[in-house]
Amino acid sequence: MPRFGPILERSCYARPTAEVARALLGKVLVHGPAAGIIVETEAYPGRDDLASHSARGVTARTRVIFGAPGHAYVYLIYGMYTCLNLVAEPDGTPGCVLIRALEPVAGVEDMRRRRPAARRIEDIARGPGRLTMAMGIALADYGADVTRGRLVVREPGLPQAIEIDVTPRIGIRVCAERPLRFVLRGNRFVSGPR
DNA sequence: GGTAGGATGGGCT
DNA sequence: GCCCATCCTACCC
Repeated sequence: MPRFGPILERSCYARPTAEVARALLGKVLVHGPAAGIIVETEAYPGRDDLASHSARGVTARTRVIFGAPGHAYVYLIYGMYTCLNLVAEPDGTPGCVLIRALEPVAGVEDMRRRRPAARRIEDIARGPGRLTMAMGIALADYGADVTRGRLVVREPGLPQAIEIDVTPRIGIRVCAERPLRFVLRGNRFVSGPR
């Protein structure tokens, strides 16, 4: 069973959203027995970005994005799927990072059971909806503190050299050109252009 | 290899 | 009433 490093502290999240999105690459998302290396993220800085859910202010849904960093913003998309974001920026400033793809590293058999449509291991958590299915993350995880408890982000077991490529974000219409998507260079578990 | 179309429901104008 | 930070299947090279 692989071992991982310490949990990322809250201060790691209390920084500009794009910096957090970069910093999360190569870290390990853990939910109970399931774990995967984060290989693709997108920044949704709440201010001056109309693509961000927080752009139009605090609502019941976006409340957590304006709160303390290091919490989970989970939302329903297309009536069927959920996406996982991690809240960035200091308390009171909106901003979150969409986790778009994982390289599975633990609990892979459970993931396969939750992802019957995935024929190859690369497809298990390649995409924001697919990774929440694989990890068993649901709307009930809205607001969860990812610096403690069942859903956390950890340092990798061994430090590794990281090369990052930057592209526009996937699947959005407004602000479509902004370079706010970050991927581990050449990684085969990434969901889109590399 | 590629893509068109449908599923499906909350959020907001 | 329209819009999605998506995914899967069927079908076509």
